[in-house]
Amino acid sequence: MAGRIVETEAYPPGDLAAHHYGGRTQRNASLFLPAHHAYVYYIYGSSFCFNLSSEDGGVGGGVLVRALEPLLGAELMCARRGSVAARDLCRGPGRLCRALGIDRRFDGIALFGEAPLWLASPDRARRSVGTSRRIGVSRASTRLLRFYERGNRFVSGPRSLSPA
DNA sequence: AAGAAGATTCGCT
DNA sequence: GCGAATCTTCTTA
Repeated sequence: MAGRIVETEAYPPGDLAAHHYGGRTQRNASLFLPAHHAYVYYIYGSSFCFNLSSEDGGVGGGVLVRALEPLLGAELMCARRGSVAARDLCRGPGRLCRALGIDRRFDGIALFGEAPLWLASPDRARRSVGTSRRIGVSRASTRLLRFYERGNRFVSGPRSLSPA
Protein backbone atom coordinates (compact mmCIF):
# COMPACT_ATOMS: atom_id res chain seq x y z
CA MET A 1 0.00 0.00 0.00
CA ALA A 2 1.11 3.56 -0.56
CA GLY A 3 -0.25 7.02 -0.03
CA ARG A 4 0.76 10.63 -0.31
CA ILE A 5 0.78 12.63 2.92
CA VAL A 6 -1.67 15.50 2.46
CA GLU A 7 -2.17 16.68 6.04
CA THR A 8 0.08 16.90 9.11
CA GLU A 9 0.40 18.59 12.46
CA ALA A 10 3.67 19.68 14.05
CA TYR A 11 4.49 19.11 17.72
CA PRO A 12 7.86 20.84 18.00
CA PRO A 13 10.26 20.93 20.96
CA GLY A 14 8.78 22.76 23.94
CA ASP A 15 5.21 22.58 22.62
CA LEU A 16 2.79 22.58 25.54
CA ALA A 17 0.37 20.34 23.66
CA ALA A 18 2.90 17.69 22.69
CA HIS A 19 3.22 14.25 24.24
CA HIS A 20 6.92 14.88 24.76
CA TYR A 21 6.27 17.99 26.86
CA GLY A 22 7.27 17.13 30.40
CA GLY A 23 9.90 14.69 29.33
CA ARG A 24 10.43 11.19 28.20
CA THR A 25 8.19 8.37 29.38
CA GLN A 26 7.76 4.77 28.33
CA ARG A 27 4.99 5.73 25.93
CA ASN A 28 6.58 8.71 24.17
CA ALA A 29 10.19 7.50 24.02
CA SER A 30 10.11 7.30 20.22
CA LEU A 31 9.63 11.05 19.98
CA PHE A 32 13.18 11.39 21.31
CA LEU A 33 14.69 9.23 18.55
CA PRO A 34 16.47 10.98 15.64
CA ALA A 35 14.26 12.32 12.85
CA HIS A 36 12.24 9.89 10.73
CA HIS A 37 11.47 7.22 13.27
CA ALA A 38 7.88 6.15 13.91
CA TYR A 39 5.96 7.13 17.03
CA VAL A 40 2.67 5.25 17.30
CA TYR A 41 0.28 5.63 20.21
CA TYR A 42 -3.20 4.42 21.11
CA ILE A 43 -5.87 6.95 21.94
CA TYR A 44 -9.51 7.10 23.10
CA GLY A 45 -9.70 3.34 23.40
CA SER A 46 -10.16 2.98 19.68
CA SER A 47 -7.50 4.50 17.46
CA PHE A 48 -3.81 4.50 16.74
CA CYS A 49 -2.01 7.65 15.59
CA PHE A 50 1.13 7.64 13.47
CA ASN A 51 3.87 10.26 13.87
CA LEU A 52 7.40 10.90 12.64
CA SER A 53 10.09 11.95 15.05
CA SER A 54 11.46 15.25 13.84
CA GLU A 55 14.51 16.31 15.85
CA ASP A 56 18.01 15.18 16.73
CA GLY A 57 18.36 12.22 19.07
CA GLY A 58 17.50 13.07 22.67
CA VAL A 59 15.32 16.04 21.70
CA GLY A 60 11.55 15.53 21.80
CA GLY A 61 9.63 16.51 18.70
CA GLY A 62 7.29 15.00 16.14
CA VAL A 63 4.85 15.33 13.29
CA LEU A 64 1.43 13.70 13.33
CA VAL A 65 0.28 12.33 9.96
CA ARG A 66 -3.41 13.20 9.73
CA ALA A 67 -4.39 12.10 6.23
CA LEU A 68 -3.16 10.24 3.16
CA GLU A 69 -4.28 10.30 -0.42
CA PRO A 70 -4.35 6.58 -1.26
CA LEU A 71 -2.08 5.72 -4.19
CA LEU A 72 -1.66 1.93 -4.10
CA GLY A 73 -3.50 -0.92 -2.44
CA ALA A 74 -6.84 0.76 -1.93
CA GLU A 75 -8.49 -2.65 -2.08
CA LEU A 76 -6.48 -3.91 0.87
CA MET A 77 -7.25 -0.71 2.75
CA CYS A 78 -10.93 -1.33 2.12
CA ALA A 79 -10.59 -4.84 3.45
CA ARG A 80 -9.23 -3.43 6.72
CA ARG A 81 -11.61 -0.50 7.02
CA GLY A 82 -14.83 -2.18 6.04
CA SER A 83 -17.39 -0.55 3.85
CA VAL A 84 -16.48 3.12 3.82
CA ALA A 85 -16.32 5.63 1.00
CA ALA A 86 -13.00 5.67 -0.84
CA ARG A 87 -12.53 9.23 0.25
CA ASP A 88 -12.63 8.19 3.92
CA LEU A 89 -10.09 5.36 3.73
CA CYS A 90 -7.18 7.40 5.13
CA ARG A 91 -8.94 10.64 6.06
CA GLY A 92 -8.04 11.09 9.72
CA PRO A 93 -5.11 9.95 11.87
CA GLY A 94 -6.89 6.92 13.32
CA ARG A 95 -8.44 5.91 10.05
CA LEU A 96 -5.18 5.86 8.13
CA CYS A 97 -3.61 3.64 10.76
CA ARG A 98 -6.54 1.28 10.53
CA ALA A 99 -6.30 1.23 6.74
CA LEU A 100 -2.56 0.52 6.71
CA GLY A 101 -2.57 -1.84 9.67
CA ILE A 102 -0.32 0.40 11.75
CA ASP A 103 -0.29 -0.35 15.48
CA ARG A 104 2.10 -0.17 18.42
CA ARG A 105 4.29 -2.85 16.91
CA PHE A 106 5.47 -0.14 14.50
CA ASP A 107 6.46 2.20 17.31
CA GLY A 108 10.13 3.11 17.19
CA ILE A 109 11.02 1.69 13.78
CA ALA A 110 13.23 3.61 11.36
CA LEU A 111 11.27 4.89 8.38
CA PHE A 112 14.26 5.21 6.05
CA GLY A 113 15.32 1.57 6.12
CA GLU A 114 13.83 -1.71 4.99
CA ALA A 115 10.11 -2.43 5.24
CA PRO A 116 7.51 -2.83 6.63
CA LEU A 117 6.92 0.92 6.60
CA TRP A 118 9.01 3.66 5.06
CA LEU A 119 9.04 7.14 3.58
CA ALA A 120 9.58 7.42 -0.16
CA SER A 121 11.44 10.23 -1.89
CA PRO A 122 9.82 13.65 -1.58
CA ASP A 123 7.26 14.77 -4.10
CA ARG A 124 8.59 18.05 -5.47
CA ALA A 125 5.45 19.12 -7.29
CA ARG A 126 4.41 22.66 -6.54
CA ARG A 127 1.33 22.68 -4.31
CA SER A 128 -0.58 25.15 -2.23
CA VAL A 129 -0.27 24.44 1.48
CA GLY A 130 -2.65 25.90 4.03
CA THR A 131 -2.25 26.18 7.78
CA SER A 132 -4.70 26.18 10.67
CA ARG A 133 -5.01 25.44 14.34
CA ARG A 134 -4.46 21.84 15.30
CA ILE A 135 -7.52 19.64 15.59
CA GLY A 136 -8.68 18.19 18.90
CA VAL A 137 -5.95 19.97 20.85
CA SER A 138 -6.85 21.99 23.94
CA ARG A 139 -3.50 23.40 24.99
CA ALA A 140 -1.55 25.83 22.80
CA SER A 141 -4.66 25.80 20.65
CA THR A 142 -3.95 29.02 18.76
CA ARG A 143 -0.69 27.91 17.19
CA LEU A 144 -0.93 27.44 13.43
CA LEU A 145 0.79 24.09 13.27
CA ARG A 146 -1.57 22.09 11.09
CA PHE A 147 -0.57 21.87 7.44
CA TYR A 148 -2.70 20.58 4.59
CA GLU A 149 -2.81 20.61 0.82
CA ARG A 150 -5.41 23.16 -0.22
CA GLY A 151 -8.42 21.69 -1.93
CA ASN A 152 -7.33 18.07 -1.63
CA ARG A 153 -10.42 15.98 -0.99
CA PHE A 154 -8.59 13.48 1.20
CA VAL A 155 -7.78 16.08 3.85
CA SER A 156 -9.65 15.80 7.14
CA GLY A 157 -11.06 18.95 8.67
CA PRO A 158 -10.92 22.36 6.95
CA ARG A 159 -9.47 22.23 3.44
CA SER A 160 -9.22 25.94 2.75
CA LEU A 161 -9.02 29.21 4.59
CA SER A 162 -11.97 29.80 6.82
CA PRO A 163 -13.88 32.98 5.99
CA ALA A 164 -12.73 35.81 8.24
C1' DA B 1 -4.04 0.76 43.48
C1' DA B 2 -7.23 4.03 41.67
C1' DG B 3 -8.54 8.03 38.83
C1' DA B 4 -8.52 11.28 35.13
C1' DA B 5 -7.44 12.86 30.51
C1' DG B 6 -6.86 12.15 25.85
C1' DA B 7 -3.16 14.67 18.81
C1' DT B 8 -10.59 10.10 17.56
C1' DT B 9 -14.37 7.99 15.37
C1' DC B 10 -19.03 6.86 14.54
C1' DG B 11 -23.86 7.21 14.73
C1' DC B 12 -27.80 9.96 15.46
C1' DT B 13 -30.45 14.47 15.17
C1' DG C 1 -23.32 19.55 15.20
C1' DC C 2 -23.24 16.60 19.62
C1' DG C 3 -22.17 13.00 22.63
C1' DA C 4 -20.97 8.28 23.79
C1' DA C 5 -17.69 4.61 23.38
C1' DT C 6 -13.43 2.64 24.96
C1' DC C 7 -8.71 1.66 27.09
C1' DT C 8 -3.89 2.97 27.54
C1' DT C 9 -0.73 5.78 29.97
C1' DC C 10 0.64 8.73 33.44
C1' DT C 11 -0.10 10.87 37.94
C1' DT C 12 -1.22 10.78 42.75
C1' DA C 13 -1.99 8.29 47.07
